[in-house]
Amino acid sequence: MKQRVSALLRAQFERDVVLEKPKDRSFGHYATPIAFSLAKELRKSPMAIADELAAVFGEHAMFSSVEATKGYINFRLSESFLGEYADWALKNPDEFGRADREEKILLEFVSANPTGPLHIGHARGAVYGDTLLRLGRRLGYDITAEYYVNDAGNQIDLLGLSLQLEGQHSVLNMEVEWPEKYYRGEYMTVLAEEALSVFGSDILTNPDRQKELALWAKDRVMELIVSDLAEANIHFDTFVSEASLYDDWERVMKKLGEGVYEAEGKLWLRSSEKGDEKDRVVVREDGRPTYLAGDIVYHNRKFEQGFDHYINIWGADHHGYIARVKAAVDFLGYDPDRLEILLSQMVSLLKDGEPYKMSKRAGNVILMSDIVEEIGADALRFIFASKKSDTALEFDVEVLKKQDNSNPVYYINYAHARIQTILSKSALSREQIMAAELKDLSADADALLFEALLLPEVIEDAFASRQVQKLPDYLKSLAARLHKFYYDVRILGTEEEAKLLKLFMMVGLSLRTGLSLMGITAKDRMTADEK
RNA sequence: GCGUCCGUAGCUCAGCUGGAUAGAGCAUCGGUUUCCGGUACCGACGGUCGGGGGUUCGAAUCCCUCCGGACGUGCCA
Repeated sequence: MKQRVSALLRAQFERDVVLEKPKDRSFGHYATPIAFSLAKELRKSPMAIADELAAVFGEHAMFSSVEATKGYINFRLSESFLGEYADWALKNPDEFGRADREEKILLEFVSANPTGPLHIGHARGAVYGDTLLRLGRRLGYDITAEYYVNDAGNQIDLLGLSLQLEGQHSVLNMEVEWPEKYYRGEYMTVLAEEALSVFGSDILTNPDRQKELALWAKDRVMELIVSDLAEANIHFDTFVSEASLYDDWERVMKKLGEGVYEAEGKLWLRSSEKGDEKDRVVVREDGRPTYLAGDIVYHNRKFEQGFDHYINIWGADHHGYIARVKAAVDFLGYDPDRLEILLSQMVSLLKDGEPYKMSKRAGNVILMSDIVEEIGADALRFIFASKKSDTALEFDVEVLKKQDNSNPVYYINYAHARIQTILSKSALSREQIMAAELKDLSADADALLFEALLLPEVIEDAFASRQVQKLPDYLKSLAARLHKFYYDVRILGTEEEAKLLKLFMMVGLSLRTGLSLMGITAKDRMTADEK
């Protein structure tokens, strides 16, 4: 809708026009303050300009009125326009909010190390990425979801060592000396027992078999991670192994050309020339490549696959890494602007209003699977998608367990369930309802219809700005409008029954579609909490 | 020190391509239909938009500066 109006104004004024939704809906559906910016060049008062411009649109079919008020031009869409749009959406629910973008995008997210199950911090990036993925696909983008598996380096060695020690300690009841850093947690005990039954006790005690154990363990951990993600309705198309990339290093290094140089017996990336603070080591004195080398090969691989655009979602603690990766992409001969790096900020947890500190050392890590078990995947997804990804998030586990207004998932589901219930209680058939015309609506009904039809522009906006929280915000406000309308207006048994039920079907469609884009299935009925 | 992000109601946060009276949920207090599910709705209370300066017809929004906070500043990943 907004695009239609916007395009019309652009054609009329031959310039881009700021179009906004008035805070006070009694003004109309859309408004523009363009008269203020024209005032100076035309040397007339904004009011006079607005009056003249509004008159131009007086008879347009899309609008029922176009009025100038205090310098603003307010547009009210006609009922026939809104009604026809809703009619089309209800008949083509899968097309509603869809677009036909053709860009191919590679979206990399989560990419947590395969050394342990996902914790609450990973969950945020996972939800953010998956929501962006769903929004983008709805808009027609061809998006591949990729997980980069860091299955090389010290951490894998440490995984093997930790698992042997864990096995010796808790499975074989041996005395062990714990190093300063090692992986621990319930999953390690489980893995140690499993390793014992698969390989026998030698694998837990023989230092020469640490590597073998580590390689087996990281595959098992990846299975854990994949299942954690699946529980939250998140699925990846491709997994790329870091270890498998180093074979390609020689070739990619040559491709970097002048981008690398040798000094002090090491190989350096000339990243300071491309905006990084300093040059970075890519191969150490002993010939072992650094993590950055792996990332360079990985990004070269991405670009050689010929996507139009690349999006990486990283934890905010990696932001210092952006400049060097972009520098490498540049040296490889690709446009670094095609690589977009989004940061997902830290999550802090409250329990009963008190900060809950999570530390690996103390072994009280909050796992993603714990939260899913406690509050459900829907609530987890909703709350993590509800906040701008680039600001720190604080949330209270207890609040999410409540089933009232303070829990937005219940609030929205309840709105959807109310719609389904009233539809099933009505004596009217679906055909009778669809045959009704959405006209002569009250101001509140008109506002509700307009709000329901906003979903497509919310999807566009949320994806384009990478601010997925705009979708849950919209769903909350649509649900609120529905609840209020439901409370105020009697529907069943009135002369307006068919018309209002059609309006409700439209609201239901938007709620359902919006929730599905968040990986949440709308509920048709609410069930009381089991005690 | 430098870099990135952030500072809006008691709490958690929207709003930030500059535009009409700064919004919501929670919390607190009060209220609601001969009712289609009260898991809802309405109202009250509550704000120097961190401080100061600047640009503008107009600033929570843009610029400068100061204060406060988070994160980063490995040849770990």
